[in-house]
Amino acid sequence: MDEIKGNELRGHLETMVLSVLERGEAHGYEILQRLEDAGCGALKLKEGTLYPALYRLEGLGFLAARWEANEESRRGPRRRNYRLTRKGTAELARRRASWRSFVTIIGNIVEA
Amino acid sequence: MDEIKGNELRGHLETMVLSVLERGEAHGYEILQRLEDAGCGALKLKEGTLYPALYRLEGLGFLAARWEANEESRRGPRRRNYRLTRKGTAELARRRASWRSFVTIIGNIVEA
DNA sequence: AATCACTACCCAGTGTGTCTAAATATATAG
DNA sequence: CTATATATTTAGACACACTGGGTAGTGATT
Repeated sequence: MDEIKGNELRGHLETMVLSVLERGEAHGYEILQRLEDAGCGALKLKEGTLYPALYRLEGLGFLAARWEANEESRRGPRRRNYRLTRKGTAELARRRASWRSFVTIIGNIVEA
Repeated sequence: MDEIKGNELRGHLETMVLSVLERGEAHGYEILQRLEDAGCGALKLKEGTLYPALYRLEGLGFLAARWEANEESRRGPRRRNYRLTRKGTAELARRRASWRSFVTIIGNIVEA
């Protein structure tokens, strides 16, 4: 199973991010790990790819973010937690539909 | 069924081209039409997108091209015919496998 | 003959989004 | 004190699809 390169990912990463946030809010680094875990070793995203995507999604109003409050149980670098907004949930539904249509159409061509 | 935008297509167009050429050689404009026909109205490629892809694939040795000889039955603008090379056929197999892995992995994430 | 529509190819410039690669910061283990 | 893991940030490079134009031959319409 070879690696999924950047070009193939284009236009789908945001949908993936929205999807993993559907199962609960998470901070950036955690999203990265959720994606990698789900990627069967084929997905090797770097921070420099994910964070700009998060900023875009936040800017579009699909995600809301807040700095995690200090907890005594955990001292470490501050984290920024992201969650789906209502708008983001609706967008996810649209992008899922778009993903399916993409797979169907391109698949029809590629799977001759 | 909304349109498939450019970013989603990235990294897949070449696979699509190799695929349509599997059913027989064709010139650029015809490839464009085959893709559009198979696209259920969602694929609107322009020449400026396809031709550079053809040049890339030719440069990589996956396609061979020749100017179509003048035929008495058809007089019109010259056509450049493309066909899969042996190398191109092997590459198509690889890219198909890659496409399937892509759909599986991204699909797993997106289809929650 | 002039214009239009269709076929067919070519190309320069633009833009988006992922990649590379590095910097910053805190906590724990050796 | 250094290394490792966590966690965020950003600058710069680059690939590739897009926009929107251009050339040219042919047949049909005006």
